[in-house]
Amino acid sequence: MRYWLMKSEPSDVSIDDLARLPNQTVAWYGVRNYQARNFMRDDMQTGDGVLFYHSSCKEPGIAGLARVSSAAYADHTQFDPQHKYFDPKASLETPRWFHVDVQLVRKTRLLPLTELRHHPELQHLRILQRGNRLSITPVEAGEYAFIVNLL
DNA sequence: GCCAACGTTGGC
DNA sequence: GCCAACGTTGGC
Repeated sequence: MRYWLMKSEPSDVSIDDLARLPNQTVAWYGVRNYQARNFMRDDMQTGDGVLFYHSSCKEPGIAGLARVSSAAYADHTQFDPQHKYFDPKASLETPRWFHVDVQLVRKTRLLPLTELRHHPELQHLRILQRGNRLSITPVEAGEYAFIVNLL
């Protein structure tokens, strides 16, 4: 069992959007970064804990708890020439991009990025490191427990 | 909208 | 395989 922080732009999929989706589940398609893909394809397992993070918005921060709810599978948008996530170098035989499904556990209070920065216990959290841009990052079990306690 | 940081691309 | 140019991310 591992833990992850996954960024989503609320203008794309917010925690409230997730709550309204069938099975409160979203397919995490559209990731086009190899490190983030590898986390999903190689390291994630069904049941892993997810901190659902709102990014690129007025109040960036953790908005809820979720779980990985599928194994990784090919991102269908890479095959669709009409889609903005189309990848001409991918094919059905050799897909390049994979993703998992993520299911809501519960919406929480918004725990702002600024508050995360105040806790020395979280000083090693990947998204707090300077220059971090990765949309999916691993979270230590201790960090995850500490954060859940703040929610 | 600015800009630092980082990833990707492509010429050589 | 180097590296300059370019594109993207995302907080502020």
